[in-house]
Amino acid sequence: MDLSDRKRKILQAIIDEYIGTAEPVGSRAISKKENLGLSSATIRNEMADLEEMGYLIQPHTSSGRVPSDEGYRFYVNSLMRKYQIGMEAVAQLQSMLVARVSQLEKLIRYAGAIASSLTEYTTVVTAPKEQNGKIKKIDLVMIASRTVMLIVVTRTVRSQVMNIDIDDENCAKLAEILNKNLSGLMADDISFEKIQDIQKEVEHRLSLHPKALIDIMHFVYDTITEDSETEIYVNNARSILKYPEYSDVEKAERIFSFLEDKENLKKLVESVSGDSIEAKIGKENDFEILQDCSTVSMNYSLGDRASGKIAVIGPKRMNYAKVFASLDLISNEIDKILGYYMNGE
Amino acid sequence: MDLSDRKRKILQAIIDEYIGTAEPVGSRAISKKENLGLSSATIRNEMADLEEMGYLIQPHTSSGRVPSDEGYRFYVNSLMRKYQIGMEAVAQLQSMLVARVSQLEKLIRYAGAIASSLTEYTTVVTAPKEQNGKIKKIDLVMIASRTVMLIVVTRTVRSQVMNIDIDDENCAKLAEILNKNLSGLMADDISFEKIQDIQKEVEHRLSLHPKALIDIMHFVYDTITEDSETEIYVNNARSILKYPEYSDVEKAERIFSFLEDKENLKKLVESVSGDSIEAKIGKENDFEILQDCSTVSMNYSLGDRASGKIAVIGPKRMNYAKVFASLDLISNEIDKILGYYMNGE
DNA sequence: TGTTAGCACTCGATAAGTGCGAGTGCTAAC
DNA sequence: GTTAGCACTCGCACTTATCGAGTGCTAACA
Repeated sequence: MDLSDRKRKILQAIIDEYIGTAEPVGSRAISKKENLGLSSATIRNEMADLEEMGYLIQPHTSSGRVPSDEGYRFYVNSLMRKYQIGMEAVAQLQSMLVARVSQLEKLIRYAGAIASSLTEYTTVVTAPKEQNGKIKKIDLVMIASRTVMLIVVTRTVRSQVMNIDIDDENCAKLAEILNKNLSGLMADDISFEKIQDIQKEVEHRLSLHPKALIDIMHFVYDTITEDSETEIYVNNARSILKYPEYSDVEKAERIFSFLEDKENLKKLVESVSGDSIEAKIGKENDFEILQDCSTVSMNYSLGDRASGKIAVIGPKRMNYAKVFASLDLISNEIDKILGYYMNGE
Repeated sequence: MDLSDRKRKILQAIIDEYIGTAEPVGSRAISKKENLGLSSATIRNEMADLEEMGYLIQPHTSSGRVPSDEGYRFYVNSLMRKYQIGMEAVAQLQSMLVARVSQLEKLIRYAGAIASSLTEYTTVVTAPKEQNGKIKKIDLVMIASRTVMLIVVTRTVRSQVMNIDIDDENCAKLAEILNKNLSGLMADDISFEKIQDIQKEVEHRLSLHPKALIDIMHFVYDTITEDSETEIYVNNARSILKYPEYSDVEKAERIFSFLEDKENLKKLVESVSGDSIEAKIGKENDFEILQDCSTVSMNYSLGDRASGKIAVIGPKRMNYAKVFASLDLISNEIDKILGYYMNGE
């Protein structure tokens, strides 16, 4: 499957052109634009070869050629030139990140927003899920009669308002007991049995309605083991309407539907595994509906334990070089900035 | 501007029909469908009158009629029949609300989701902004070296991770000082000067880098006065692609653009003032881009202090009766459920 | 042997022409 | 006041014609 240098150049030129115009590329256009010193006839011959090899597709006899999934794949693997992101954009990115570094959860949202503004495609990001964080502190605060806020501090804060029949005094005692028993433990290590043990202790030391106690323990357990409810954010979904591939409203609607369903997005983003930036082109995507899109995604880490994913969704003729460069930049800048601000645990 | 009973009936029939079909309504259709016992010719005469009065518009000579903004307005004010929401939908709504009642912030998101699933239109909701909540407690928790989490508990929890040069001991003392000075106060009452006063006290009692101290105080001030960053959620935006009014992708894109800009949404939603459900039809909308949409919005309260807004955005030919009924239902159900679970402060 | 000019051919897209039918306004009869 | 009837309008869908970008192939050329 080795391609002659000339074929490579021609394929590259065709794909570059197609990425720009979204119109089938003819031989004349290539012979004129690129200075390969070849006539359109020669290019035509080469294009016929490239089509036979599976890199190009001719939508109809007598139309120009369009890259096939394999063509894009070859392009991404070996043809694509490095894209240089402008200094201003980099500077802007840096300042945005610096401004948000104190709020990890927000950082990630911004990373997604930045990615979509750099690339002009739709992005999907997941907030870094904190894996098994150590419980630093548990707090119970009465915020109204019969209303208590439970606060669990790990590296982040989870809180939940509970409507529970308890008074100030019992509330304070309970907080003390919870702290004594739970702080310092990993959230994942806390089993329902453990909670039941604590419940027994509480039962002995405090006077509470049994019902209230059970309720509280349920809340505590739920809050601690809460699945962090991996937050997912979609940015710039509307960009889909911009490219001619989706001028068909029906199609666009199906994509939007897909993007509004968090379950889909979760699956989409969870399938990213490796450390490097990865593209899935057309049929390489697992989802039927994305088969004429491409997705480019990566894992990035926020410090030692947390990690998040970011995916860019665009038409197959996306500007891969730019997207790769953008993700790379974001990942590096986040690393840099966190390396600077965080000193391990 | 009084309309004869017959004209009212005809106008109502036309609008009902148009809401259903999105196609200009002809005289024959009305004379057949409604059993008014009138021929199409008579209806035609009445329609000509209604057009002259400004309630109907004829897109082209020899096409059926379409309601004008004034027509819709009249319909909403005096013609619309009450819509009865199905029992199953009501039951479903109730169970969803019950399941979320312990988490106010989530309740609101669900209210929006429910509204859009009931009406099948796009909804915009704002989280209830807590106005001037009393500070119940302030906490500082070391979560790593040089990393402190500041937690401010009002009726909700605000937290912020600060990267600050401080040790365990100073951290605890600082928390104590902050609590002593700030808890019990209204968040809005805390001025920057007040924070500076505290800063002086801290300066005397603790040994901290002056830089770290200033940083901390900034964080504290920011976190407390944080504009609650009124969260805004958009649900079911894609429904816009469903109605023929927006089969033009360009138009749809402009709407999506609008919906992705939180600033717009804020303005949109803030303009809702009254207590009752209100419709803005076509040109009545303040935003250029919504001039061929209608919005129906309301304020709803979550208990005594918090209040949120919810707006439904749809085509002018929206099912107003259904939308009104849906919002009404949601508002009532929320009231009911909160009345049950909350017992004042 | 590789390259290129030339030419006949294909076929989608656009424009122009045509007929249909839903709907109208008006008039005259009931 | 209501309605049947009729001539008229005009958007829409459909057909047909034209155009042109692009192709494959052949033959000539370096």
